[in-house]
Amino acid sequence: MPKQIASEVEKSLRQRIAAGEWSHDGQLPAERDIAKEYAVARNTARRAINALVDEGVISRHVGRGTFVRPADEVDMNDILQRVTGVSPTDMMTVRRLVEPQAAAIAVTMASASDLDAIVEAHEMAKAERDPAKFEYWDAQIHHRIFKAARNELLMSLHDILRVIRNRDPWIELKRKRFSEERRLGYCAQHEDIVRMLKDRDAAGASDAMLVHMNAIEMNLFGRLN
Amino acid sequence: MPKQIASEVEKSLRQRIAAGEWSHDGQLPAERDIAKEYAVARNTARRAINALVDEGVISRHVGRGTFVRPADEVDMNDILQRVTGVSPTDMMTVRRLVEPQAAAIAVTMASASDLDAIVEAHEMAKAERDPAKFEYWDAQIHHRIFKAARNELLMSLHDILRVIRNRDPWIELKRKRFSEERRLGYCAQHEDIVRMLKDRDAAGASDAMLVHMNAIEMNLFGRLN
DNA sequence: CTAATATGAACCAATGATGAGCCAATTATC
DNA sequence: GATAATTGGCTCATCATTGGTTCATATTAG
Repeated sequence: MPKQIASEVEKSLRQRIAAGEWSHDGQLPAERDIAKEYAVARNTARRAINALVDEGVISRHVGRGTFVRPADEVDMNDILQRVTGVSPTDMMTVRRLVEPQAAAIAVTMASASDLDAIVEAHEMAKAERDPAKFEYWDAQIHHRIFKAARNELLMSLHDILRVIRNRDPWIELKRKRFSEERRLGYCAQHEDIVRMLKDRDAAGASDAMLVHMNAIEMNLFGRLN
Repeated sequence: MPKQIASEVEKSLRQRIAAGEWSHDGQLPAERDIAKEYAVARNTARRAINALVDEGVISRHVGRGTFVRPADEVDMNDILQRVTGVSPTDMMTVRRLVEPQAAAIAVTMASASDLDAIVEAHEMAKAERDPAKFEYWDAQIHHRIFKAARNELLMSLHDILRVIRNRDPWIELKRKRFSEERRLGYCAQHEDIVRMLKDRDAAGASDAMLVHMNAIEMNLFGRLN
């Protein structure tokens, strides 16, 4: 048998990868360059490289190059990454699903100071005519209602929704659809919600929040989904 | 720099933004100027910039320019940190809030093949007596119901719940509380849910899911919250 | 000699970079 | 208010790089 050049190259490459020689950006030299470096034919270098691909040590992409395989972790980060790109309609469906119930829970869980905080945000929103600042206090109202529900996970989920809403496509959408008339509508709806919370009326708070959600959806899309 | 120029530019821009180079008025140079500065094609600069937009680091507006975005009040990393430590009771509250409604949405959105997939998972769960494998198919049933609702965000939220439930404290809790009797109870509840889905009965599916959630909560904590 | 391996060359297909052009939204100017 | 300049949004054709594949030929161990 002829000399096993390919497996020699393979062994060498494996060592160099393990040593972290290309861990900077994870990219190995091009097939042709590796062949040149080891002074072997491209096909020989190729077989060595292919062996490593089969082992799962590296991965290759036509036109891009060969890369050290990053340890793949399918976890929360991936989910959050995906979450940031969801469509406004999907988002509103979820808000309509979650917020009324959060309000209902808040009715039973809120302390007096929780309610005060909500009322305060509502008063600030009512007094504010600058769209951006109104927007802030509007968000605060909702945030404080979730906080009043005293459920860490629920609050975190709401925070996720907020982060999404603070991203570009949303800001544009909201900016274009904003008007004084709508601001007043929102304030009136907030008023209803706050009253139901203070009355400790769970069903009423839930209903009032749903009305509010529907109003937002109408303003954003001109229809309900 | 023959390859991956865009990501090099992206990295550089990210650093300069973090260093506060444009924090004065928050406005970055025009796309065309950035391209000129890095001596790359406009499309290349554009790709780098787009990557940063996708990350939410900057925002762009036609005719106005590109701007660094103020750091989110709450950023995803904080949320992630908080979310992973939530208590089982908070988690169950959220599940009880979300899952019945997801089932109701699934009723209206599910395609025939979505329903088939759910039925399949249910059949697998019924046939499986090994706790770990039953657990897997049980999770699949719920996952496929969320998938059938055809809402990306909703699915992602469910993914988050799953990740939390797969963390250590939960696994212990579930293992201790598992019994053949309870497995049969869960199967019967799944049966009801699946039937309602097939009957396209939104209220029924929601109710059946709520019954299931309450059963889980009873098994875990010996009481409802 | 034979079989397995190595070689070198050619061509294909996917990807990324480039440069140019045009459009649409916004802002500045008159 | 109308107009021009600026800026991001988008498409296209072209080129270079890179892995994917095949084939004829040379080399070497058994």
